[in-house]
Amino acid sequence: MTGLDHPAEPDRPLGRPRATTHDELEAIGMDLFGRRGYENVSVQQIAEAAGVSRRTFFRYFPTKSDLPWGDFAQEVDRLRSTLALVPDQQPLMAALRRAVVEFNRVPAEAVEQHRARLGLILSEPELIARSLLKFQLWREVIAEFAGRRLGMPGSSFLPELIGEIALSAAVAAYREWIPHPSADLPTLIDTAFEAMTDLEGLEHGSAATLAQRIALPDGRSP
Amino acid sequence: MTGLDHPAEPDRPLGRPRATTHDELEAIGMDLFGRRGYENVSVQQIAEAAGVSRRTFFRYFPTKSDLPWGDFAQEVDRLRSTLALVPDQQPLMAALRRAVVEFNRVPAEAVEQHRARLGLILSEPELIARSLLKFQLWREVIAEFAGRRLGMPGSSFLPELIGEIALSAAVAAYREWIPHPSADLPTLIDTAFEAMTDLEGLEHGSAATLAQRIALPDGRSP
DNA sequence: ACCATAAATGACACCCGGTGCCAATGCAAT
DNA sequence: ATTGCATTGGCACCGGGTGTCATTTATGGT
Repeated sequence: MTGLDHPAEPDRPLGRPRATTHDELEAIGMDLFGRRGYENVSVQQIAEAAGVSRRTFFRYFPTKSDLPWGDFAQEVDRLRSTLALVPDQQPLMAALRRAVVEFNRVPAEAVEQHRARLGLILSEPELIARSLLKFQLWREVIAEFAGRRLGMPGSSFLPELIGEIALSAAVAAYREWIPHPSADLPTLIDTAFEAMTDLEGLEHGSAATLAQRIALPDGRSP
Repeated sequence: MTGLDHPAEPDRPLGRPRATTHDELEAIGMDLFGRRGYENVSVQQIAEAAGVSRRTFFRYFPTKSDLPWGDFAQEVDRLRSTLALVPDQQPLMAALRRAVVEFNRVPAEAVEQHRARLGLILSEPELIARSLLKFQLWREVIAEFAGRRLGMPGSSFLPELIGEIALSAAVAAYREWIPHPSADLPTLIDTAFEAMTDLEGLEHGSAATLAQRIALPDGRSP
């Protein structure tokens, strides 16, 4: 007995090696969706293209509609950590605004991929449907934060409402972004939050100036 | 030749009479869902209980998950008509608030049924998913109204954002209502809109007073 | 009475997403 | 070689949803 008898698996844990990966299936699937449309691609076809059985596909993804979401739970964790680090003196909505804006800033080389995902998710009915389930996690994180700040459970009315509203801002920005690729997503989200803070004052005039702001490509004011 | 030769079908248009109705299937289905849970009831079983074939069920409802929604398109039309009658001098958000509050006022005898629907829709994952598709119509109506008011297409950023936000308020209220049957739904919605108008000022103190307001059963202030 | 017409139903075959089950596979440690 | 183990593949099965076609049940005209 050496004391260090089992060498704590270097890279290969044990058993039969995997025939594919989460990422590979995702890449193949997204490619096929882009080419032929979501509904016209069956799980069978994705599996075949990956050289794997249909049954195996479902061991990597719970459903077909989970494919475009990547590891969304992990993304949500990122949001949670960001919010955990917000200093207490920062006002609630300002903090949320900053956090959500930053959460949606993706590295330049990943922008196209991100747009493809969002475009699919927001256009295909089955994926639109699925999105509400996915965003539920997201909302809970926001509500949890708001609850801490307001001194009440994250599940109570106001925190939940704030979660809904923050998600609204983000989704409205996503929808605007898809047909306007030249726009800057974080800026769109920031604008959405800004508009929300002055809903009462919204009439012909003020709306026009705001609308003009977001029309600037890239969003950096001159 | 009488000039009035074909008598414009009194009640029976022609052909084989229907074996069931939209409403009957809905009633039977909702009953079964309530008894055994949504997932544990197959379309087959609903059809059998209605004395009709499975194929026929799908001639009355496009999908199983449409069943709890009744004739939602018609409800949305009601909202549209309400908004069309709003006087122009009424501020945008105030008008929306009133319209959405009134839209959600149901006659006392229908409250329980309405609660059952909403409870199902907000708790069963498949129905949660479906809800986004359904509410899309709802949002479009709001966005269309906002667009008219702001002098821009209903499909532009701000109107869409306003649609999202109004829906958020309503949904947050629905979710609060389900576990608190004694609350008054229109009042909850009104409160949600009110809270949204002062998001910036939301901190410990103000939130507590608001939270207290909605805790009053029935919502009529003393 | 008889026949055309028309609308709705029912039966059947089929596709796809998703799941439970179990035997086969491929690698590592002994 | 043998054992242990995770993963895979195959298969049967369920439920939702659709396309197709013959059948049913009425009405209206002759």
